[in-house]
Amino acid sequence: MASVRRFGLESSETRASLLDAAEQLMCEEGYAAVTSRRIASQAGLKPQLVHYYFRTMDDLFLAMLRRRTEHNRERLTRALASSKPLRALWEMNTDPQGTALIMEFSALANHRKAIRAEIARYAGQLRAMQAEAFARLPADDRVGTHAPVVWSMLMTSISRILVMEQALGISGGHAETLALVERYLCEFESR
Amino acid sequence: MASVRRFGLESSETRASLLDAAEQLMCEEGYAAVTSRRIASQAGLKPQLVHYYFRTMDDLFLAMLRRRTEHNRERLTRALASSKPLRALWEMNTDPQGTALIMEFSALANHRKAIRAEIARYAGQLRAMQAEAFARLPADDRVGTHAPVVWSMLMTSISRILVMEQALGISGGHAETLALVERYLCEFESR
DNA sequence: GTCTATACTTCGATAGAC
DNA sequence: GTCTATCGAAGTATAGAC
Repeated sequence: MASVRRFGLESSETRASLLDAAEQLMCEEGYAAVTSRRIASQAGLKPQLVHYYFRTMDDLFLAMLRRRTEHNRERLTRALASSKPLRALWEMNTDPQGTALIMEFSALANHRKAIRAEIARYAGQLRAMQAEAFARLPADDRVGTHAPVVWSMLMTSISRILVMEQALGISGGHAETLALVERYLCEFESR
Repeated sequence: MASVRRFGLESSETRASLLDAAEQLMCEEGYAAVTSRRIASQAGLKPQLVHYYFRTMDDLFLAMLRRRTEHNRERLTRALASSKPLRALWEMNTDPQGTALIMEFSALANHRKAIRAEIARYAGQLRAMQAEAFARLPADDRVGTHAPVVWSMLMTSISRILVMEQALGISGGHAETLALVERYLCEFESR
């Protein structure tokens, strides 16, 4: 016999507030803190509602990831359309909350296959979009030293590690590295 | 009344095998899989032994981290003393297992303060040692473009993200970035 | 759409026998 | 040094009343 269990709609505000609570928990305490009980408590609701809106915890994590991805894609599109796309890109990449979430999802992906696939898809798209931004720069001697996708990879690597280390209380070499990035940003987008 | 609970010695082989099991679990399934029951099962022992050798799970995680740190410090010292320190450094930094562990510990540090402090201490030492390696290079035009600690930061960032993305099934831009690193390694340590 | 009630599992941790 | 036995807490998930 098929299950008669019911589920809530994607448009529900309660559903959105559960996702908000889950995101905050993940950000502040890591993915292990994202449990049905804690999400509900954070949102001021009953734990069972989590299972009403999301069949399993895997479904919940996927919904979180998809919502964030969509949000970030739009933000990236706006950044790339701005007058200083590289600067906007850098600021987006150094957002502490966004980075924390990506790191948590990456760790989560180690033992949740569905998450892994979704992250890979998302990261691939982001890298391509970022590379586009570098490809559109006027090709002077400096930009031309590396392929656009390499610049994208460099920016992602540096920003991720900087933010991640900052959260851990590590700061050695940060000021010098930030100065380097600043120099390149100015060179590439001198107005 | 004081507790009469007893604890095992650091020199025990059983203790070491528990740490081995914990490390493997953390590597393959993430920190959330590192529970007393799963560690014991992995090591073919009883869960209670975990609590006999480690008072709390925090103590266990700290012991894991300290053992790894010690091991890595020795490995780094050997690498820096070799004929091609930068190449050895790069190979050490791109070790998938080592990187996976660092990432898991970093995620774990989000909600375990003791881990956070220990990681920060360790990372600071590593960065300083690595910077030393760059500082000892003959100061030609290329090396001199950045401070030693910046080179260290760059190498760490690129290697971490490369390995991490590889584990997630992301590969865009990797070949090109690896080629770039290879070029620099050759220039800095010709033949 | 939200609640109560509940089944089942796994967790960390401790006491005490052998 | 390792075992059996056991606690209370927390986890996921489901059924059914309101």
